[in-house]
This record gives sequence, structure tokens and C-alpha cells, in this order.
Amino acid sequence: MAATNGRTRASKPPRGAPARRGAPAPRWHRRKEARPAEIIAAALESFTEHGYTATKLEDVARRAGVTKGTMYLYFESKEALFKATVRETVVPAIERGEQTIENFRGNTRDLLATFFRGWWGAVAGPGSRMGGLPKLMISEVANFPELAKFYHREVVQRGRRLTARILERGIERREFRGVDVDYAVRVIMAPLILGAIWKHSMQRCESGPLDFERYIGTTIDLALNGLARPARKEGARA
Amino acid sequence: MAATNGRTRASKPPRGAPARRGAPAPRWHRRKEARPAEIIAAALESFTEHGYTATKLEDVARRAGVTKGTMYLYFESKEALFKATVRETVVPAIERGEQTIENFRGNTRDLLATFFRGWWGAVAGPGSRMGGLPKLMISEVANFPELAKFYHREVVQRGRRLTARILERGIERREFRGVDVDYAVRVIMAPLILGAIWKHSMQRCESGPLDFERYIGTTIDLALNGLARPARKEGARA
Amino acid sequence: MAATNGRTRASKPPRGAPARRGAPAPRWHRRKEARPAEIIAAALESFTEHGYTATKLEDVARRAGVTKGTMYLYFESKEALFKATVRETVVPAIERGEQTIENFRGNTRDLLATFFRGWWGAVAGPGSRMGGLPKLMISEVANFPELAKFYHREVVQRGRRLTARILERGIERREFRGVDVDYAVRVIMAPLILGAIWKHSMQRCESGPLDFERYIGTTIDLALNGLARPARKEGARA
Amino acid sequence: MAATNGRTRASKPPRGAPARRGAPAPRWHRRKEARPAEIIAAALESFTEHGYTATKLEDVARRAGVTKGTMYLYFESKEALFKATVRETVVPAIERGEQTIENFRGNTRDLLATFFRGWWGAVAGPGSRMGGLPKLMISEVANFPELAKFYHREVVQRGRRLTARILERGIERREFRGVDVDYAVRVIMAPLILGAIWKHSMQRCESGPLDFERYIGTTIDLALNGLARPARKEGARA
DNA sequence: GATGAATGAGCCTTCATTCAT
DNA sequence: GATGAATGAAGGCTCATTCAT
Repeated sequence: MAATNGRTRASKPPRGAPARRGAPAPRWHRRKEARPAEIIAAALESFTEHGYTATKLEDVARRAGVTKGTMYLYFESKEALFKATVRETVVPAIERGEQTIENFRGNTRDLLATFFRGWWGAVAGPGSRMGGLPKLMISEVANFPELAKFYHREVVQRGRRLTARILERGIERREFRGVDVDYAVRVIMAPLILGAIWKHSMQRCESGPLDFERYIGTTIDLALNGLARPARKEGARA
Repeated sequence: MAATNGRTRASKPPRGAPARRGAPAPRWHRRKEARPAEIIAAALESFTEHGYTATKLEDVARRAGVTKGTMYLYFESKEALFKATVRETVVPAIERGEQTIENFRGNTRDLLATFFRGWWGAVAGPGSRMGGLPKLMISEVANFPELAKFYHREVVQRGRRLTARILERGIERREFRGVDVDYAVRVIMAPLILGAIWKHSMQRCESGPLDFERYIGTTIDLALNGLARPARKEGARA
Repeated sequence: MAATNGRTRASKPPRGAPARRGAPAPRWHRRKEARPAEIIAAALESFTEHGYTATKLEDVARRAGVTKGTMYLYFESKEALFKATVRETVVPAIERGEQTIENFRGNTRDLLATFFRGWWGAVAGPGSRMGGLPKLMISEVANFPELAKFYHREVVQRGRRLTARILERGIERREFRGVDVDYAVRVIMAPLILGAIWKHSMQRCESGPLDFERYIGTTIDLALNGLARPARKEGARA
Repeated sequence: MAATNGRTRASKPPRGAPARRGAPAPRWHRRKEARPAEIIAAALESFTEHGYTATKLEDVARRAGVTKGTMYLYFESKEALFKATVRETVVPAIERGEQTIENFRGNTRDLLATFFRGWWGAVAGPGSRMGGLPKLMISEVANFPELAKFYHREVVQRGRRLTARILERGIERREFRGVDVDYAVRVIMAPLILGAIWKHSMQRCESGPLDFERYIGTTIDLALNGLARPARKEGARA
């Protein structure tokens, strides 16, 4: 009870080594501007690594270099932080993605290759901000239906539409053979998406690191060959 | 999870009313042996749907038609249940998988198609026991490193080896062109694996259901074309 | 993280003196029936003493002889417990209260005295269940508006109506002089209510205990005299 | 969103723009002295409304037009603020109270009426500073025993002594009949005290506002009649 | 003097686990 | 074997308090 418990408080042990001369290393700094981004970065890592429920706010805080309480200055709740993490990470990524293609000149094979490499770089490249998202979303759809819907609309569908446009362009220009575009899109993108997921999960069980160049190279190679028109002489191939 | 859980509660078993007197009620006896499997089935669903941490033992119990306490008669802990769930689900699947190929006669294109269809049926087919595993494992690698290692060794690597053998067979027999087998295996299998993952996650955000036949058909079509040897006359594309 | 944290659990210290021979005093008993009432009794004390916010659920639990977790088997939340405490305590009291008067025969002075004594006994008597309520409600109206409304309707207004009926009876029968009944009711009941409040608050600052008999005696004496009709001869002070 | 929250902020003081050069801006200087009183006024409202524990310092600060940090320039802690609030509010009230009576000339009935009206005005009148105190103290006695003792000594006992003196004067002068003064004091004052408490609590559940004049009128009427000497002719009813 | 970002102890609540029945 | 009441450690969140600016 307030008035009753002498509130010992014990004058806080000076904890950090006072050490050196004079400068006692301030316990914290004011970083109002930078905080949210730092916290989101830390949160993305933790959520990706452990999943939503298994992530402890205190761990995120530690990673971000703050304490539990500080988190609540910037995010209303764990759930709010989660949603912000997804949205903030996704939005810039989408925008970058769509510009790659807009005004591409050249043949469609090169366009596809360029697009895939661009995407792969964004998702699996070093320092990629958003690489962990696909894994994260896949793990938490059931728990965050609305957020999942948002992700599906803003990322999945937009990604598919882009790829579909490329396939259609290739088919129109007779660079690619005719295929079931809707499903081909899913199939052709699968290695990219699974690659990103893998990097943030099973990859750690692999004996060696993944050779990103070889992976994207093989992906493009197989895709382009898979879409290539049959040689004239062959005729058949029914 | 969050504010979402509908808790369907599934019409509480009529507990009392044990069928007249004297009736031998044989179903009761069979239970003792069936229990572990029933619990594991329930657990697989829950774990797949919500993830490890967000799964409540009591919910699993309810789904399995038992009470919390009973779970501990069969599994030492939540963690033990999780591991058993993964192992029990995976092992039979692997074994079935490997036999498909052993003594296949015929051309490699058909072998690949058969293998893929078999796998797809096992993973995404109706009533598939193990479909949720890939998603589950991917979500929990960081939390269960040893289990992940087990899964990687017993499922991932074995799957890759099988597929690699098929590619090699095709290349040797000059049905397929030469490719970077190690990576081609990853790329070619990606649609299958991601498909299974998707079915248990993002799929619920899609407007319509996935057409399984179209999906596997397109996958095989693109894979076979991707691996096909270039037509002689073409020469180009070196 | 689940699989990672060795879960030390430290084999639980045997805490309670194992003492005597053999019987290790079970750590808890099944009391499903009795629990809610026990908890509510403990809660009423704590809430009355410290107020809602300052009451720690763990303290209530200790008083009730259970642990924190157990509280949640019976009450959904602290707030739910609070509301249940008020309602459960109030309802029986109301019912008892109203029967006192229904079929009273005799003069109204005696009726008033009987009613007041009955009430006072219920509220301030030894072993009174509900004595703390008035203080509690008064302290928490602002924080629990709906509950307050309930209390006002079920206790305050009903109490006033009863008393009003007595005054009216007395006036009709010319035992009491004419007064502003609505307000006289409030005034005449004040010593009873404040007495109950006092008993659970300021009383502890008083040097000696309150003489309940003297208090209720004086209250009735002053009320009856206050309501008495002026003697005829006096004329004055009409 | 945490970082987003409405924060009404009450027209942010124009901090910069210090009124031309040279302009003396006297309002700013007056503040320093006024602050403690402003804070105490705000605190009294909050404490009265929500109770000690449920009162958030930040809310008090906002009400007082300052920020959290500033509170600590004037009060050592929440507890210190609470105690100051009670003491500062109470002391002037007491002093005013006692002077009313000192040199009253006239009959005791009028004295009592005057005293009651004075008190009631101070406690329940419009703009009354101290009206919320009784409720507040009653709610927090258990949590602040020493403060309660102070209040009991300085307010309760002094109030009783004043009233007792009036009763004794009336009895001596044969204006009042003989009564158990110690307890009559408690009973006769109850409507005043409970009225003040009520105004700051249950009153908000009432359908209409309290008619202060009617309430104090009825209180005085009943008190005076309760204390009135029986008419001579009656004889009986000793 | 004033501010408000940052802190961390404390409390409510959940849920894996135990164990008397 | 089965049950479910009871437990208690752990984690989300709040808010009194501090202190660099």
C-alpha cells in the first residue's frame, strides 16, 4: 500500500561501471525521431525469427537498445507493433518493385531476368529490409487475418500482376510459348518466394551458405527455358 | 490469437448415456491404442494453424476429445508432443515417397511427372495428413533447432536426393539438358513446397480455391520444358 | 524460447513444513462449490479496505486461501470480480430488507424503530456481510458508472422508497407531522449510512469503539422527535 | 497508435514570441507562486473523482496545465502531493469554520442553523474548494493511516467539538432537551457530511440535481425538532 | 525553471504442468 | 486410466519517477 510501504528504492546502484574519468555514460539518449524505425527493425528480426507469440517485447526492446517501457511510447501494443512492422516494411518495398518494369525497353527474356534479379536482390540480398516478411506472414496468417489480407492485396497480388504482365508481353511478342498465365505466374515465382522464406528459416540447417547468384541464375534459366517456344522443326510436342 | 478465435467447441460429446446396460461398448477399449494418434492429429492441426507457442494444449485436448490432464498420460510435455507430431507425421510420408521411384521403368519425363504428382497428392491432396508440416517447420526452426535438423535431414535432404537422382537419370539418358543439378533441384521443387505451405496459410486470403490439377500440371509442364534439351536445328542459345 | 531454455524448474522446494509423521499436508483441496463465496468474501474485505485499484488480486487470493491463478477459474477479470462482489453482496441484503416491513402491525413509531434497527444490524452488526458496500460504492462510482447505477437503483432507491412509505404512513395516521418527505428521507437515513461508512473507514482513527446501541438509539430518538407533531397547546412554530 | 494519440495539448503556450522586446509579460512571473496552488486544485479534483491509486499524475499535470516533470519541482512524490492536497485544503476551512461561532449572540436554534448553513455552504456550495475531501479521506484511510489521523484530529474532532458546544449551550439554556451529546453530535451532523460525500459520488446517479436549500432546510428542521423540548402539557414520554 | 523521453518495478492475466480424486 | 481444480512462472502493459536537454 502506498503510504505504508516505506518505498525503500535503495538509491539505485550505479550499475554501469563509472570507470574512466568523469564521463559516466548517460543511461539513455533522446532519439525521438530515430526510435520507431529502430524498433521496427528489431521487431522484424525477432518476429521473423521466433514468430509473433514467441517474441518477447523485452527482447525486441533490448535489440533496439531501449527498455520495455519505451516501446509503449511508440507503439500502443504488441499487436500494433506487429502490424506497423509489416506495413512499414512492405510499403516501400512494393513501390520500389513496380518501378523496375514500367519503362523497360528490350526483349521480354531480359525483362524477366531483370525483374527477377531485382526482386531477388530486394528480398534476399545483403541488408535487405524485407526479406523476412514472407516467412513472417505465412506463419501468422491465421492469427492476423486482416493484416494477412492487406499483405495479400498489396504484395502478393501486385507481384503476381507484374509477373503476369511480363508473361503476357512475352507471349504477345511470340518470345514465349502460350501458357496458363494465371498458374504459370505462381509456379515461376515460387523459387523466389520460397528462397526468401528459406533464407530466414531452414537455411540455418544447411551445411553451407546458399550461393545467391547460382540460385537466381538457375531460377531464371529454368524459367526462360520453361517458357521458350518449341523449336520449329520439332512441330509436335503435344 | 488476438481477437480472432471463434472457438467452435464442436458439440460436446454426450458423455453420459453409455448405451443401456450390458452393451459391450467396444469403442471405449479401442481408444487406448488410438489416443496418441488422435492427439497427434489434433496437435498437427493446431500447430499448423496457430504455430507452436500460440497453440494451447487445452485446445488440442478438446479437439482430440480428451482433457488437459490426459495429454500428459501420453506426452511428457508440450514440447514432446510437438516433436512427436512432427516425427510421426513425417516418417511414414518419407517412406511412401521413396518407394515411388525405386523401381520405375520408363522415360525420365514420366518418372518426374509421376514423382511430382505423387508428392503433390501426399502433401496437398484431400485428407493429406502431412500437408501442414512444411509451414510448421519453417515457422519454428529458430525455436526448435534440433527438431529442425531432424526434419532437414529426414525430409528435405532425402527429398532433394530423390529429385537429384531423377535429374541425373534424365541427363545421363540425354532426355534432359545439362543443368546445375544441386540448384535445379531446389528450384524445380519450389512450387511443390510453396504450394503446400500456401495451402495452409495465405490460401485463405485468395478469392477462389486453388485448382490442384492445374497447379501441378503447370508445375510439371514448366519443369519439363525447362529441362528439355534444345532442338538441334536451333543451335543458338549457347 | 521453448525448446531452448533448459526449463530448470528446480524441483519445487517442499515449502510447507512436512512436519509430523507421514501426512504431507496436501498443497490444495478441491473446493469447487465453496470457492466463489470465499473469494467474494475476501474480495469484499480488500476492496472495502483499499479501494478497487489499490487492491491486489494476489492479496485477495491469499486471504481466500488460494493463489492468483485460481481466481481466474472463477472470475474472468479483476473487474468481473469486483462487480460480482457488489452484486452478490447486495442482492441478498435487499431481499432481507424489504420483508421486515411488509406486514408490520402497530404504530409507525415502532415501525420506524424496527426498520432502522434491522437495517443497522444488517449493515453494522457483527458478522455483517454487506457493511463495507456503501463505502466501497461511494469510492468507486466514478470508476464504475454502470455498477454504480445498478447499486443506486437496487439499493439506494429501494431503501428510500421503503423509508418514504414509513414516513407517509406516519403522516397519514397523524403520528408524524407533515414534512418534505423526499428530502426528509435522505436526512433521516443519513446517520445509518454514514455510520456504516464510518465503521469501515474513519472508525479506526477513533480512540474507542463505537457503541452501536447508543448510536442507533440516538438516531431513532432524534428521528422520532424530529418527526413528532407539535404539542397542541404550544400553537407557535406552525 | 501510441505515437499518434490525440494529445489535446490545450493550446500549447506560445513559448517563443515573448511579446515584442521589453514588454514585461507579467503573467509569466506570477506563475511561479501560483503553481503549487494550481496543482493542488487539480489534484484535489482528480483524487476526489478517482481515488488515490487510480489518479494518474500525468492527468493531474494536464489539468494543472503543466507537464509531468514539473510536478516534481513542487512535490516530492505522488504521496507528498496527496498529503499536501489534504492539508492545504483542510486547514483554511477549519479556521473559517471555528470563527462562525465564537461570538455568536442570539438563541441557540439560530446558532445551530447558522452554523449548519455556513458549513454546508463551505462544503457543498458552488465553487467549494473542500467539498471532495470527506469522500476522499473516507476512501483512503486504510492506505494513509497517518494522514487520516491528522484529518480526524483536525477536522472530525474539531467539528464535533464545535457542534457539541452548541448542543450544550442549547441544553444549558433550556432551548434543547437533554440528549446524549456525544452521540447526538454524530447523528445530527451525519446529513451534512453524507451530503458532501454524496455530492461527489452517488449524486451522478441521481435523476435530477440536489436542491441544496431544501436539503439543508430539511436537515435543520429535523435537527431542531429532534432537539426540541417536549411541550409541557404532554408530560409523558420521558 | 520546464520539458518529456526513458526507465523499471509492479500488477493483471495466461497457460503449461501437477496431482488429489 | 481420466479428470479438472489448483498452481506459479512468465510476459504484456502501466505509470511514478528520473534526468538530459
